Amino acid sequence: MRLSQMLFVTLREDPAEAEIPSHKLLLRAGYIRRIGSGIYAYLPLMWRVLQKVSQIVREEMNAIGAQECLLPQVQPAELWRESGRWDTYTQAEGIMFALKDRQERELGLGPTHEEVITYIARDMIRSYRQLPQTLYQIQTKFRDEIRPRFGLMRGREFIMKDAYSFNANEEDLRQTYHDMHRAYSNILRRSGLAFRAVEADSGAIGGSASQEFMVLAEAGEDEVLYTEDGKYAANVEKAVSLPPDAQQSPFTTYEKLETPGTPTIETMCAFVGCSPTQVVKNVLYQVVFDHGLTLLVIVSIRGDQDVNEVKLQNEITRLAPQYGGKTAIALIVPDATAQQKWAAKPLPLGYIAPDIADDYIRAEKVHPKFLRLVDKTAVDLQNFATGANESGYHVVGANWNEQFRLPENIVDVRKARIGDRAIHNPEQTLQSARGIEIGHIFQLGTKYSVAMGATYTNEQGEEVPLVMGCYGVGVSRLAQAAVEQSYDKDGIIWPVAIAPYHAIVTIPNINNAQQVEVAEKLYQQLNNAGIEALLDDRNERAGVKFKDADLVGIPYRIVTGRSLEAGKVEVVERKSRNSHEIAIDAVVSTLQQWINSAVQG
RNA sequence: CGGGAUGUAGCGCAGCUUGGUAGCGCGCCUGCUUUGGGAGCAGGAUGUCGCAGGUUCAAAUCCUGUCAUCCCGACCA
Repeated sequence: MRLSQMLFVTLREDPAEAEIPSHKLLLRAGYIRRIGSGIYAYLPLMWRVLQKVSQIVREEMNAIGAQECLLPQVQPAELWRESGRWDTYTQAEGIMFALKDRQERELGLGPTHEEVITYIARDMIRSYRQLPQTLYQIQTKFRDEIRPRFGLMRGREFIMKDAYSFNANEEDLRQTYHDMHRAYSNILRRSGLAFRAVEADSGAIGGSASQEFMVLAEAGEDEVLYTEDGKYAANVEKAVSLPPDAQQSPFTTYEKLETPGTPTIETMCAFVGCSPTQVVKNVLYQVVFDHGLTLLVIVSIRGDQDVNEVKLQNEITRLAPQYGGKTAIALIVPDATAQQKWAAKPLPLGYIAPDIADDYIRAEKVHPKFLRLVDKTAVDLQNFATGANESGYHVVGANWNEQFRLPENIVDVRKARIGDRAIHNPEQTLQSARGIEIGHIFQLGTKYSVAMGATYTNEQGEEVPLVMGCYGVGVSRLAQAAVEQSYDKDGIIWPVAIAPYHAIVTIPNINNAQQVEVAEKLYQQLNNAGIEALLDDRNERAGVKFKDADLVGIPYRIVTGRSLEAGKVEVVERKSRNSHEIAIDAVVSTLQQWINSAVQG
C-alpha cells in the first residue's frame, strides 16, 4: 500500500478522550476512531492487525480440532429464558442490549452464545458417537457496559473469539479444557505477549474450574497474585492464601469499654491497645436477589483482614435458595441513604457487634433478619475485641459461644493480599501484578445443557446431559493490550506477528529520482516475496515520515537515502532502533530471515 | 446509579468571573524557499460557541431544562 493513496491521518497531539498509552497511540496513529461511547471504527491499519490476531486464533483453534462457525448476533429472548438468564442479563445491572421487533418479539444482541450453541447441540447431538465436539466463532459481541473505557479495552461492541465444547463426561471435558489451555498459551506466545494464566472466579457464567489469561500491563484492570516459584497464580477475586497469625490477646476478662470516636479498626486498636488481629470486625452488606428481595448481611471477619466481595457474593448466591432466589445480583456496602430505606433506627456504625439485633430492619421487600456470616479468620479468636452495638463503646475479652453465638455459616470470604503466605508452600509469599484479561476458559459442566435439555444417549443407552466448556478470547482487546505492553515515547512497537505491515519503505525525498526508483523496486520485491510492505511516497519532509513510521509502529523501516551512494539502503528495527546498511539486492532475503525468526520466537 | 468535570474550527485549547456578536497552536488550501527526525516566509478558507427555552437593547458569556462525552466508584466471560 502506498501511503500517498491510503486514508492515513495521524494526530500530533493526544486526543482528549484517551487516558492510557495504548488508547492514545491507537487514536494518534490512525488505527481507530470513536463513534460513540464504547463503540469504535476499526480503520484499515487496525483491521489488518485484527485479522492477524484472528488468523493466529483460528490456526490454534483448528489445531486442536475445533470447528469454525458463525452464530447469529440477534438472539430470541425465549432461548435466554430457557437458560434462566434473560432477566438477570437485561434488567437492572444487566449487560445485554435488549429490543423488540415490530411484531413485539423480544430479542437480545448477543453478549455471549451459550444459549444459541446449546440450542444447536440439543438439536444435532444425539449420541455419544458424535462426541466430543468443539465449535468456535470470531465475531462482534455486544455488551452494555455501565462504563466503557480505555478504547478497545472495554468497549460495548468488540470482537471476540468464543468456543464451546461438548463432551460425554467431566473427564473428557478436562481433556478439552487442557487442549484449550495449550491453544491459548500458543495464541498469546505467538502474538508476542507476556502473559500469565491464573485461576479465576467463574462469575455469572457459572461452572466449576476456570482460568484467565492475563496480559501483564500496568493499565490492567485486574490484580493478579502469584508466587515466585511459578506454582500459584490467581486473580485477586479468586486468590487464596494463609493469613498472618493472630497475636496474643491482651485481654483476660470480658468488659465493655467506653471508646469515644473510634469507629475504625485503627483508631479503636490504638485506643484500647490491641492488635487488629484480635478484633472481630463486623461489616454490613446489602444484597439484592434476582427476585427482588433485599437481604442484609453481617460478615464477621478478623480486624486486619478485608472482605473479598466476589467470594462473598458467591457465598450469598449459594444460600440464595433459602431466601427464594436464584442469584445475588447487587452487593453493596449500604451508605446512609441506602440504610434509611430499611433501617428502623440509625445503626451504630463502627460499633456493630456480631449479634446486632434484627429489629433494626423494618421495610417491605427486605428480609427481616440479618444473614450472619463468620469468616474463618475470626472463628478461632479468643478474648477478642468487637463492637458493643452502641456508638462510642466496644467490648473486649469476648469469646464465641460465651458472649456471642458463633454464626452457623462459617465461610471463607477473606481477601488474599500481597505478602500473604502461599497455601501450597508457606515459605512462598504472594506477589502482585496488574493484568489485562485477554482470555477466559471455563469448565461449565451441565448448567446450560440441563437448563435447556441438551442431552445425548450414552453407551449404556441412558439419556444424559452434555458436559460443556466455554472459552473466550478478546480479539480486539488483545490487539490493544499488545500496544499497552509494547510502546515507547515515539509510538507503538508492534510484535512482528500482529503488525499491520512488516516493513515500510521510506523515501526521504521524493524529488530525488534515484531514491524513488530504488524504493519502488524494493517495494515491489518485498510484496512479491510475501513481506507486507508500505511505501511512504508522500510529498513530505523526511522528518515527518520518520515520526509517522515510529508512531504507527511498523517493525522494519527501509530508507532509500544517503547510503544509496554505496549501493545500500538503511534498514532500521523499530523495537531496538538498530540501524543496518544493507546492499539493495540483499534487503528482501535479510528481512525475510528477520521476520521469520521474529514470528517464530 | 453515586461523585467530579467538559462540550467553542478537523485536532488540542483560550475566551465565560465583569454580556457588546469569537481567538491561539497544530492541521487544511495557494505560492515561493527548504528537503534525514513533526520546516520557513507570505497569503487564504473553516464556527448554528452541543441542543432547546428564558432574561436582556444585546448571550459563547447569566438562568432553566435537555443531550452527549470523559474521569473516580459501583458494575463486568
